[in-house]
Amino acid sequence: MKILLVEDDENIVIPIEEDLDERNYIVEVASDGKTAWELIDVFDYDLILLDVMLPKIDGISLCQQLRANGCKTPILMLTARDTINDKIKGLDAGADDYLIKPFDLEELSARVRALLRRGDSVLPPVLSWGELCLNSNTCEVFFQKKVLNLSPKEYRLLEFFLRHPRRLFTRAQILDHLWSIDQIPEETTVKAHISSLRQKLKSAGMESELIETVYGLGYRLKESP
Amino acid sequence: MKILLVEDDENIVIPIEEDLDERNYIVEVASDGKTAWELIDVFDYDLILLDVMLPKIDGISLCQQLRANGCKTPILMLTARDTINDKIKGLDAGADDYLIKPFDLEELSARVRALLRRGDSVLPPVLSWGELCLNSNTCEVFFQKKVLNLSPKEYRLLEFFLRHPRRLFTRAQILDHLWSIDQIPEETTVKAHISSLRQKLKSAGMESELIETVYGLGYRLKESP
DNA sequence: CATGATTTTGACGGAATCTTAACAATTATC
DNA sequence: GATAATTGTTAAGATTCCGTCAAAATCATG
Repeated sequence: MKILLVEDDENIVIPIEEDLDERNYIVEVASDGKTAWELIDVFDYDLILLDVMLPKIDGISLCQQLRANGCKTPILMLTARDTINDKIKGLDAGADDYLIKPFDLEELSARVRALLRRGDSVLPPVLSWGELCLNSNTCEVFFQKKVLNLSPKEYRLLEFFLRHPRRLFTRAQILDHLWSIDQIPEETTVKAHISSLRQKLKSAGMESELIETVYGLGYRLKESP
Repeated sequence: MKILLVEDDENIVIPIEEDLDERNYIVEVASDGKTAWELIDVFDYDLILLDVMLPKIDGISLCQQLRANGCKTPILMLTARDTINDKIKGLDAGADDYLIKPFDLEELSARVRALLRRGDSVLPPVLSWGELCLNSNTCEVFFQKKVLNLSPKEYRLLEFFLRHPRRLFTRAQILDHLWSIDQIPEETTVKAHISSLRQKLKSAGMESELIETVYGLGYRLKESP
């Protein structure tokens, strides 16, 4: 799950970034509205955290422009003042929710989860496939009640496929969704992670193949058994 | 990404052409409505930039005619005056967006990107022809609920024809559309792929011919049975 | 700064696919 | 019908693709 944080104040960026990273989200930061616009134009985000006060383009205008251009990504507004005025403006501009600074990181993450759940393709916090079970709140994965010990990348990969059943993804798309732009590795990395994820599932006792390979096109989640 | 610019004023054509070229789009120019019509009829564009004031056929009429003929390519209207009248006429005629001259090249390119992106997501994910069914989200092809096992090139070929019903394509055009520019093979390759696609469809039980050969000209998708 | 875990990368072999060209079949034209 | 042009089929060699492995690079932690 990829989140764009649009915020210029370092003191706010750092803690949010750390917190969301720990919760296995991929966070990218844009420090002004123009950069944010360009990033959103090119990349897919699952959620946008948008400060109202920004250099170049303010949050309200950016939000309006995004919606006018057909962007449907959930937007959570961060606003400094609790004026009814700002709140109304934000929601009018097309934001899905708002949060007043200073806020608790727990509350932020709760709203993030809520918004992600509401999104179209996004599913409830517990995903399952056959006897496999992934809890995205606790970041735990079970197979037949035994916990699996997955690395962060393996976990993200698994969650990604479970959230998009049957959909085919090229390796490039997987890189776009699961790595942050400034550190996207070679495509062979995806091969390595898919391989190790498959091995861990197998050695946990899973017989059926979870991720199927479509030669020349990409990977997709198999029909659950 | 291929863009057709329909504009007769050299002073506008040159900068737009240069700018879009730098941004790695392929730009072709038609200086009147009649030429534009003929080009669109034969070639595929991902976007049409259409001036309202044109010799032979004006932009509004051209847009209307294109839409009446089932052309779904995104159209961005370029209009000299910001009269509500023109705007309404343009959008009524089926344009997707409009821009008032003189405009900033940055703004043009932003709208171009937005339209191209929208174009992608607007593509219907499930295409069908008789009992044949192609899902472009999962890259699966079914005939009478049985999965067909197609190679990447066969899949692309099939999708291409299904996306352009009744349009005739030469082998050279097919190569242009389905192969990347730096590794286009001989035309005989198309023959081979068409042949194997037909065979797979037939052995899956499809009686009727999907792709018909037009002697001396090329191939096209048959009317669905 | 040393240790261990994780991530990234490149190499390799085997499998699937693509390309090519020769030849067979079909169509148009005279 | 005969001929030339175009299209279809096939099989073999070339190429690309994928899974695995192990080594190198990076990161986290004490």
